Amino acid sequence: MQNSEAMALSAALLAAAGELTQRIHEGVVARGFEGVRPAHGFAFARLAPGGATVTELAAHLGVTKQAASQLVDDIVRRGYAERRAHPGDARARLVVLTERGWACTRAAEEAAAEVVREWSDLLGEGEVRALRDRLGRIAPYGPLRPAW
Amino acid sequence: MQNSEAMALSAALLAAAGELTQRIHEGVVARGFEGVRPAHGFAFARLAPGGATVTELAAHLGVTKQAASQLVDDIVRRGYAERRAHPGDARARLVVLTERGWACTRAAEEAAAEVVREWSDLLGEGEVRALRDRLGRIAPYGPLRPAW
DNA sequence: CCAGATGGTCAAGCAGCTTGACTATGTTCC
DNA sequence: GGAACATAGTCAAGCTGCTTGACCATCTGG
Repeated sequence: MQNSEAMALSAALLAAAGELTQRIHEGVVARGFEGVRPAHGFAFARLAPGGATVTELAAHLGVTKQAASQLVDDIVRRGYAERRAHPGDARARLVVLTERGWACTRAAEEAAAEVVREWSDLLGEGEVRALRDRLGRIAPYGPLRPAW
Repeated sequence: MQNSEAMALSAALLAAAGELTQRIHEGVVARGFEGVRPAHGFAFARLAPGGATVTELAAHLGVTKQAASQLVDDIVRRGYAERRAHPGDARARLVVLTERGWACTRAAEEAAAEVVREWSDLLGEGEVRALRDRLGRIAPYGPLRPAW
């Protein structure tokens, strides 16, 4: 594979990732959830199972815990999450999604599914599944960070 | 395709894009080009053929022309590009890569090829080519913006 | 040749992140 | 039990990359 081939793949990958992110964001806004940024989605994903501490969230997002704390301030202020006492550690606080936070998460899933459905129409469902499997093998532990 | 499947694909896509970007950046730094950010790479790609104006660059990157102008200030200060008089428009300035800018571009291509070679080892060259084609069909005009 | 469009820059402000310092609570080891 | 250190979280200050707004120089169309 020549260098220019590699750049073509890189461009295609970045373009697809950028478009997906943008369209999920638009879909979430269209469903009435304003003031959320794409980064919030990754926080929600980490909080969803059973909540998380600020430090866990920071590690998940790859930012400092101060940045994660600010992000939590933000989503708490907007009503998507709340801070509770941590059951086993009086220093920590457990951040959990509110019902509105869950609704927003579902909206993001719907928006993502909508985009992926378009891709399935273009490529066929099997191809899209193959795409997911290959991407998963390529970067099983890729960073949850901005693409640049 | 269920919503959770769509999220799995999204996560895989973002992870792959993030990892690729990060590793190209690391490769460029390892080749001795410091102070460059991933965003610079997309500027270089637009400047490479025969230069571009600040306004063209801004459109390419999807930012304001002020932001593009600052980015040009930056790469000029670091010796990667220079501003020349525009041949047919005295208002405009043509931004062109210097030899150092070309060297940095080649370094990025090498770094990208290195990563893609790893992927070829994992999936096979044909699979990687198929990946590129499918991504290209999915988002032929995707934004050159941060993934979030 | 003049009115408006366009290329570029200067200036100010903002959002999201960083580093550094600090308090409160947990943990380890004697 | 207690001293020493580690960890969770926050406050504060600062930086960077972007934005909006204003402006001048130059091009373009009637």
